[in-house]
Amino acid sequence: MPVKRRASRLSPEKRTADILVAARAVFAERGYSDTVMAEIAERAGVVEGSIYRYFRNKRDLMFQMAEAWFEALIKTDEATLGAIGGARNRLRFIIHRHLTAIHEEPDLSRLVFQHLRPDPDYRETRLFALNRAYTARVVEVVKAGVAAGEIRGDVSASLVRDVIFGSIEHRTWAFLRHEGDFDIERLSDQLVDHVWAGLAVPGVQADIGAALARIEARMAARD
Amino acid sequence: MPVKRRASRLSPEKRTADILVAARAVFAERGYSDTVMAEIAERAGVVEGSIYRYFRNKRDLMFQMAEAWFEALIKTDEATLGAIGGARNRLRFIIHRHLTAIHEEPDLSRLVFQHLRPDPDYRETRLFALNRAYTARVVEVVKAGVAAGEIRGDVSASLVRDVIFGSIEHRTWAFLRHEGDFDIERLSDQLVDHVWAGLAVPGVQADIGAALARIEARMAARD
Amino acid sequence: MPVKRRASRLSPEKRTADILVAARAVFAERGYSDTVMAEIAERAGVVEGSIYRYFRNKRDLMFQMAEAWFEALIKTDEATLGAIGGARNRLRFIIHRHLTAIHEEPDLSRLVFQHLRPDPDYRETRLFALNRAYTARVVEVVKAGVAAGEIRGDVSASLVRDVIFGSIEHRTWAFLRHEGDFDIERLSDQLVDHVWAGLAVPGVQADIGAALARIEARMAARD
Amino acid sequence: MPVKRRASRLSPEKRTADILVAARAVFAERGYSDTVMAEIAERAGVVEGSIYRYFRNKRDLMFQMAEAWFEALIKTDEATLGAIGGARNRLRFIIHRHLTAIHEEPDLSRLVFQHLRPDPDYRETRLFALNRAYTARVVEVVKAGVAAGEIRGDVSASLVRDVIFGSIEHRTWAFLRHEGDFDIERLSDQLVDHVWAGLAVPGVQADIGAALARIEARMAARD
DNA sequence: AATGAATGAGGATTCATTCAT
DNA sequence: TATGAATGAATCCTCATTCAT
Repeated sequence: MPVKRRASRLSPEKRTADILVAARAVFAERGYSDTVMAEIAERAGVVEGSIYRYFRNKRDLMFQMAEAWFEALIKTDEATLGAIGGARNRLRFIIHRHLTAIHEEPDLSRLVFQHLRPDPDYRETRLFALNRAYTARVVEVVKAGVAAGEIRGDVSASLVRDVIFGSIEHRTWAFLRHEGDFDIERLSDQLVDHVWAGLAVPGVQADIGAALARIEARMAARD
Repeated sequence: MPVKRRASRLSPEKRTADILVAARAVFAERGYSDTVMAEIAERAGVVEGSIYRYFRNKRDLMFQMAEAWFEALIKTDEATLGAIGGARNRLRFIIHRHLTAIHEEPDLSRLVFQHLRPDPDYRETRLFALNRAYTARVVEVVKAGVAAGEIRGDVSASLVRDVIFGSIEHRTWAFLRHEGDFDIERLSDQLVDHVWAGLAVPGVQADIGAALARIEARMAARD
Repeated sequence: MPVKRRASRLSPEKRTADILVAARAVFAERGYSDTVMAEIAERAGVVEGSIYRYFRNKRDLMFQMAEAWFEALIKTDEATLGAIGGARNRLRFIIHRHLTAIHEEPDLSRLVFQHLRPDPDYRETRLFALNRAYTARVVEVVKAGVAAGEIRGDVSASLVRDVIFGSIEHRTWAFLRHEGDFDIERLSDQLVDHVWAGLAVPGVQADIGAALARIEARMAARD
Repeated sequence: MPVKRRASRLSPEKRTADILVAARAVFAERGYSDTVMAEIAERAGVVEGSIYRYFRNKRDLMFQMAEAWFEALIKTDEATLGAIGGARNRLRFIIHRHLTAIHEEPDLSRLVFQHLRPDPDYRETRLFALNRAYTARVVEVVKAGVAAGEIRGDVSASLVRDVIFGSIEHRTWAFLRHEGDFDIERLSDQLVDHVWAGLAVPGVQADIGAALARIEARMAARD
């Protein structure tokens, strides 16, 4: 008579967490297509069927895994960012933080870029919301900088956001393909220098520039 | 009794081209994973097996298709770019060209971003070489601009390249997911403005000049 | 509207056995290359995919099937062989047993000779181990016969093994190709007669022979 | 305008020979199933279609190749065998010759054992006829030996044939799987000793005669 | 006689997901 | 709630052979 091994009954939370941990490891190692549910189950110490009690399907599991990762990533940032003064410093912190995340988890980062973000329903996911909050910090910093007179008033904050995150991604693709490495500090400096050059109020000319900007704004409003 | 139709013997060039055209359509419609070789074959008017005379496998077909597309994309640019004077105008042309390509072929663009570029062997492909040449034009323009005194000497040309292409990608991801649209002209202007702000030799003249140019453009638009 | 029939959940043992039975029939009928997994699945009353839960692949299935067959073949022999006295009788039993097996399962026999034994990894398989034990019985009998003074002492037991099994195979190839038949009893007698002629102690001349053998050994030692 | 390369028009004999040479190499390297007609064509310097002008199909090509090999193998033997006196010496020559062939062309040998001989139509092939003649020499030698009083009269010549070739095959299977090696001389001696033991006319004369013959051979070797 | 493009059937294997126990 | 056997569709790729040029 075969011995029935009944898995110890864990709390759903613990079970979910175990699966997420296993999923994270496997997805990172293999990418989406080459990840097999059976391997996740094995590593999590459950059977395949059990995964489907907690996650709708493979895609859902990947999303929840990425969300959990991302959430942990963001958690500590708020406090830190609050403690930093000056738009430039704050931008550098955000850039540095993002570069660090990519550097530490290149495979998960690539997974997000390659399989999560292009998903047709990405916009409906929690990951999208999380990421939106994540990148919105740039927008907030820029707007605060404008208000504080540190940054030119005619700057599009959302464009700055796209410039920052887009540049970083483009710059790090080779690394994400496991080709070479990059220097977080150096790249942070380069990027913030470059971005700031396009943002900073150019000194005494600021007045003339501001006046012209106002004229332009009025004309735009008439269109 | 089915009629045995033996396909007319075409030149390899013609046959290859037919397959590439079919492949382009199907890959664009379905993406990589959901593309079935049988459908490509059918649309190309050949049997599945025939595709494998010309292309090693599905992945190879996708790469060659993308290369053909990209090559055609670039071909006309050289002459045009040569006819444009001034670093700013040239950058705008490159940005505008890239935005246009994405706008016209969003599905192929996404395919490249999602499946070609992340490929571990991407660096060994011809597509990589083509893309390198494509993006290198920014580097050249920046260097020439520096030499001509239009652009600050302490600018990293390769960073400018990554800023431009990265920003565009980040900005257009929603569109690539078929969410909304973007205005090529407006985005070109925004981007070139922003980038140029970080490149231009500082000075009151430059800023005022740019602002006046914009005002003039607006007024012209009203007429 | 087709009825969705979900196969009853059987014990792995039963399911494995079912598949092995089906595989044995199909492999015997069609040979290796012409055997289609789909047919095995159908006869076993499962879906193709289910086979792969129990067997790594087609080759593995063939090996396990052959092993199961061979194991059953051997099982009853030990007791019988133990009950037979005299080297000659024991050799006849082994020969007779082998001829019977070939006669009863010519197709499986050919499968083993043609596809299992030539396999580069044959030596690592369980079938090899089983077969080794199977043929080793000749070696044991010969050695026991030598010890008992029934068989000449200068006989290579492993050579006798190869002579017996090799002769049988060579003799039965036509039958395995479905050409004609052979008489188990007659062939057993012929073979055992012939083999025994080469093994038996030739009586009184043994002394002279032994003396000459010693001379030769001495001379050989000098070379 | 593409250059039309028309293969130099060779004589059919030369063309056939080229293909056979190429086929021999490829079949030996890859075995039957893994041999691709395209590779044979390439090595022979022809296109695939041309092979089918000279050979009905892949199987036919393999058979003709094996026949050509075998024919060349046998050619020189007749004269040599005719020059050897004594049944024992003649048997040793045949055994030695067969072992040498296997040793020199293990892959072709395995091909014959694995794919040619088990063929249902083997009996209708020329290879069968050639092989029959090849092995029939043992029968002839045995019969002549009986007539000359060297060999017992109650021996089945065809059984001796099967014993010899079967033993050799069984003994060399490991080598054919590329496991280890064997010593042609030693194995020849062992086999002929063993076989002869079962054939020789019993009696003190025979044993003494044989022993003396061996002693003489050894002594001759020292000179 | 040579070419080599085209054929086209063939078939093993994978794996996310379901559901009876 | 957990199990894990069963599903079964899905598909890429191979390659001997043919035949129009």
